[in-house]
Amino acid sequence: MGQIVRKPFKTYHHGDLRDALIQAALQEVELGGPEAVSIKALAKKLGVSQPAPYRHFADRDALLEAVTAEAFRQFNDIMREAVEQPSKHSKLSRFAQAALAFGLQRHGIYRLMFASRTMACAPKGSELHTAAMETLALLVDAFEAPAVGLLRERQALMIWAGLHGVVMLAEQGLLTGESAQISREQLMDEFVEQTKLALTVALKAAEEKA
Amino acid sequence: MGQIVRKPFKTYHHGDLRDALIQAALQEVELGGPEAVSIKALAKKLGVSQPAPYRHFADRDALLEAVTAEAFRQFNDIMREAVEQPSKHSKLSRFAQAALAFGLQRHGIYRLMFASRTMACAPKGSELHTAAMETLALLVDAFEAPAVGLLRERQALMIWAGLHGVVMLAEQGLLTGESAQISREQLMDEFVEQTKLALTVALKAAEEKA
DNA sequence: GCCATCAAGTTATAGTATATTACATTATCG
DNA sequence: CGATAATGTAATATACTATAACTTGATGGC
Repeated sequence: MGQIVRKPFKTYHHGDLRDALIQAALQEVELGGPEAVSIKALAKKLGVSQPAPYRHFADRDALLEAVTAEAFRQFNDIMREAVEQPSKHSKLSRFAQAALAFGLQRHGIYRLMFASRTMACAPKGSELHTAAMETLALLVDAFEAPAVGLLRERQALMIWAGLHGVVMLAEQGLLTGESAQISREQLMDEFVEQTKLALTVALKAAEEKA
Repeated sequence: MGQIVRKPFKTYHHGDLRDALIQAALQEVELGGPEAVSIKALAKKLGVSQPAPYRHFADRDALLEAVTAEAFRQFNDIMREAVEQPSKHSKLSRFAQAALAFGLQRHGIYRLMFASRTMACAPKGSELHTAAMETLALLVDAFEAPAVGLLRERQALMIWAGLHGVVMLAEQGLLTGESAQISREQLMDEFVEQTKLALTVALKAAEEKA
């Protein structure tokens, strides 16, 4: 498994080293986070010489960039699916739970996408930043509330932040209160509910003013 | 500046290398995050040989652990001060704003404390984990609401997570909605307000049941 | 069909980091 | 005041990134 289609007998050219590198790196990130990616180790794993990867990526950062792009593709697909799949829960709740699950189970990749230098360095119009904004757009869409534009976006940012905080703090072992009996999923759901509530209240206030 | 009290003429012994390392590392972390700490570079900066630091710290991680402990000491002091200082804003809001400011201005250090392998590896009873739980306790205390124990703690965890999410996403450039006109500070404050509101509602519901 | 060219490999090597080992120096205390 | 522990040094092993110079083989123009 893994390793891609590849001629059975060793040929001078690998055939699809670029993609193989991305896939292998993705695997490493999943296990050990962005730091775990080593060009040298990947080359060895794929049976090529150490400098070979540099034919396809300028440096380690460039590889991580490509890996991040692939990660976002997968993540956004999963989120889209989660939102669309029918369920008794609200779209917003489904989005939040799916993202939470991804963030906890595939935490290495989550970190690459939302807490890495790779992303921090991605400028505003870049592929990566755009991919992240696409995720955010999905979240905004998941709000099943009257189209209130700015107000809705603002609440979406709150969910966005809260979600991220829950994932990261949980993984750091910092989400355990004294009496600690609330699960991450519960916390996330209450979070969603309280944000919806705030939106409702804000809407009512806006109406009364009008 | 920097460099610690040190005998003017080079002596064989540095005098206070351990502390000097922590301070210098803290400075590096502030500028470039945890990754920016290099034992070699620190040794050079402090004018000692490369292996000298290993007399005081088993490895790089051990140094970072000590640096993190120092960072928490500073951070918790700042939070305590923020909560106690009189102001027209609520304690909770003051806590949130002070933490947000710290997280943005001294982001390298913030990351060390809340988004590093160092912390992720700190076991539950460790000095570091305890320090973080002390921060959380300060946050719980900042809730100026009827003592409702569990419910209050739960809401505190929400603020805790939201705060973290705002800081981290902001630094990653991922907190800019389409129309993007809300500042981090505003977002954080609304966040605090909506959490308070949720607590009030939950309290009323609990009362009615009784 | 052949050969020029170029993409994609190779070996060799420089540079930088962590960390260990064996040795040197100084501080301290019985 | 001398033994010993604490704290420094020099030398070195190992691992990783990255570059340079060379080799292989696939491909397209003629």
